[in-house]
Amino acid sequence: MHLNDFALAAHAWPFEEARKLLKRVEKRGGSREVIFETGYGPSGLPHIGTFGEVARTTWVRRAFTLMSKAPTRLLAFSDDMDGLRKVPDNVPNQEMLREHLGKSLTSIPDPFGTHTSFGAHNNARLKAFLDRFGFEYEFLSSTECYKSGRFDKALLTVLAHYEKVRDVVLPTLGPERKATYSPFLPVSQKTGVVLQVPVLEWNTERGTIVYEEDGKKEECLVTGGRVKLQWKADWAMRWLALGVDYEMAGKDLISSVELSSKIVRAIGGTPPEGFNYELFLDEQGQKISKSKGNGLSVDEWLTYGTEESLALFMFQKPRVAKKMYFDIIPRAVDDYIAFLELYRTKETAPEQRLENPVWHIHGGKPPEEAYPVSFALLLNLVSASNAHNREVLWGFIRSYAPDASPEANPGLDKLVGYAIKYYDDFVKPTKKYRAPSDKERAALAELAEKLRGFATERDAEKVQFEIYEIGKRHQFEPLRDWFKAIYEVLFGQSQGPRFGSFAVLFGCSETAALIDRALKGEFVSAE
RNA sequence: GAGCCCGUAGCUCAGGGGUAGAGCAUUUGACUUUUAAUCAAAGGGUCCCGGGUUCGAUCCCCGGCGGGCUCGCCA
Repeated sequence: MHLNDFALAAHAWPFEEARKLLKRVEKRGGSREVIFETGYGPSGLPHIGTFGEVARTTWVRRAFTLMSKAPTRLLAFSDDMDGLRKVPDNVPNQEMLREHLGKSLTSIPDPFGTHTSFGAHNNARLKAFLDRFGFEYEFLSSTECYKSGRFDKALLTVLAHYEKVRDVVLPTLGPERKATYSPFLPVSQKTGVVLQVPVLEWNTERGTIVYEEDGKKEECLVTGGRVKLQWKADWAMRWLALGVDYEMAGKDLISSVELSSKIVRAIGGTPPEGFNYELFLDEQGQKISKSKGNGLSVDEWLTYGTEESLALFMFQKPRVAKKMYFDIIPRAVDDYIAFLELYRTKETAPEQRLENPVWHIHGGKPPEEAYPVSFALLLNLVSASNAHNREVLWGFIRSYAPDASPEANPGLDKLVGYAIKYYDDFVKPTKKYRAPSDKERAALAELAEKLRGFATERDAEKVQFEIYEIGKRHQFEPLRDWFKAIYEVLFGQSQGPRFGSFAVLFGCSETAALIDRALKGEFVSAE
C-alpha cells in the first residue's frame, strides 16, 4: 500500500476534509490548481484565532496533497478595502483616524506612521505574524485585487445578476436596511468614503451603476476599484474570481457562509468546501473577545508553552468549543510529548502515523527527539527544588534521566526555559524571605563555612550528613525546624529540595555564597 | 426565534458497537535521620434521562432535560 491509499482511509479530521475536497475536484475534472483561502477582517490585527484558522487550513491542505497530484495554493486574503467603521481604541492618532471614518483602510494614513496606509500597516503585521510560524501562503490585498482589475470579470458577473443577488440578500435584512441595501458600494470620487447608498440604476452593457451623492446623480463603473461589494456579496464574488475551493470559518459566520453560498450560486459559481469551527472560551466559559481581554493571546501562550503545544490545541476537536486559559498549557505540552512519544515508539505503521496529531503539526516529519521527563514534572521540580537556573534544573533532571542533556534533548531544554519562566512569573512572587533568628544565624554561618570547605564536593550524602550534624549541634528540636529555617531564609518558602543534593548541584561554594547573602539580609530587603 | 457545542470518576477532560480511561485530588505503601519531589498501589462511575436499531448501546438514530455559545446590527 502506498501512503496515498492510507490517506484515503485515514480518519483524522484533516483527511475527512481533504476527501470532501477531493470529491469536488474529481467532479470538476481537469487538473487546475486547488485554492485554499483564509480571510482577515479590516480590524485585522492577528490573534489566536488567526493562528488556528491558518494552521487548520494548512493541515487540510497537506492531507489533500497526499491524496491528489493537483497543485495547491493557500491565499491569505486581507479585506483592506473595507471602510473604517469605528476607530479602534488600541491605536495612536485617534483624532486623525476619526477624520477618515468610512474610507478604505488603504486610503487612510497609517496611525503608527510606519507604512503607506493603515491597511498596509495591518497587512504587514499579518504577514509578520504568519511568517513567524513559517506558514506557506500567498498574500492578497483586496484593494489590489479591485484596483488591478483582477476582480473586474466577476464584478461584471455580479452586475449581470444584480436582481438575483439582491433577491437572495433582501429577505435576510431588516426593514430599514432593506430600503437602502445594494450589493454595490460606490467609492465616493470626492471623499474616498465607501458609500452605503441605494443603487438607482444599473447598466449591464456599460458596466455601471447610478447612485446619488449630495443630491446629485452619479454614474460609475463597477470595475477597477471604483465600487466595492458589500461584504457577503464580496465574499461570494471573491470565491468566484479566485476560484476558491476550500475555506473554513468560525461558528459566528455560519449564516454568512450560507448567504454568501447562495449568492455565489446565483452568479454561477460553486461555494467552497469547508467547515465551521467552534469559538474559544475563557475559563468561565465565556467567549474570548479582544475587547474584553479575557482568554489567552498567542504571546501569552508562547511565553509559557511551546508552539507545538499551541498547534496541538488547535488540532484537537476543532468543532468543539474549548476553554482556553493558562492552566491548560502544561497539559497541552505534555499531550504533545505523549503523542510524539507514541509516534516514535509504538505507532510506527503509516496508517497509525497519519492519525497522530504530531504528523500533522510537523507536516509529516516530526522530530526524532525523546522527552525523558514531562513538563509537569519540570514545573514541580523548578518550584520544589528552587532550581531557577538552567544548569541546576538540568542537574535535577539528570537524577531522573541520567542520559539526558541539553545537546541531546534540545526540545526538553526549551521546556526548561519555559519552566524557569513559569517559576519567575508565578512562583517567585509568592516567596516570603525572612531574617534568621540568632540561633539560626549562627547555624547557617557554620554551614556556610563547612560548605566552603567542601568546595567541589560531589557526594550529596556527605554534605547532607554535615547539615544534620550542624542542626543537631545547634539543638534544633525537632530537627525539621532547622530545614524549615534553611528554606525560609534562603529560598523564601517553607519547603524545598533535599539540601545536600541542592548544594552539590548548585555548587558548595556557590551555596555558601548564597547563605552569606541571605545573612547580610539581601533577600529580605529585596522584597 | 434559528443554529451549533457540551453532559463520562470529587475536579478538568480523553475515548468510543463487545471487562470504562488519563491527569489532578483522595487513601496506603516505598524512599527519605526534615519536607517537597519521585516511585508503587488502592478506592472511586446508572458514561444526563426515555425510546429505537442491534445478539449486544456509554458510543449509532429519534425525542426530552440540563448547561453554554453563536446568529437574528456591522464586518
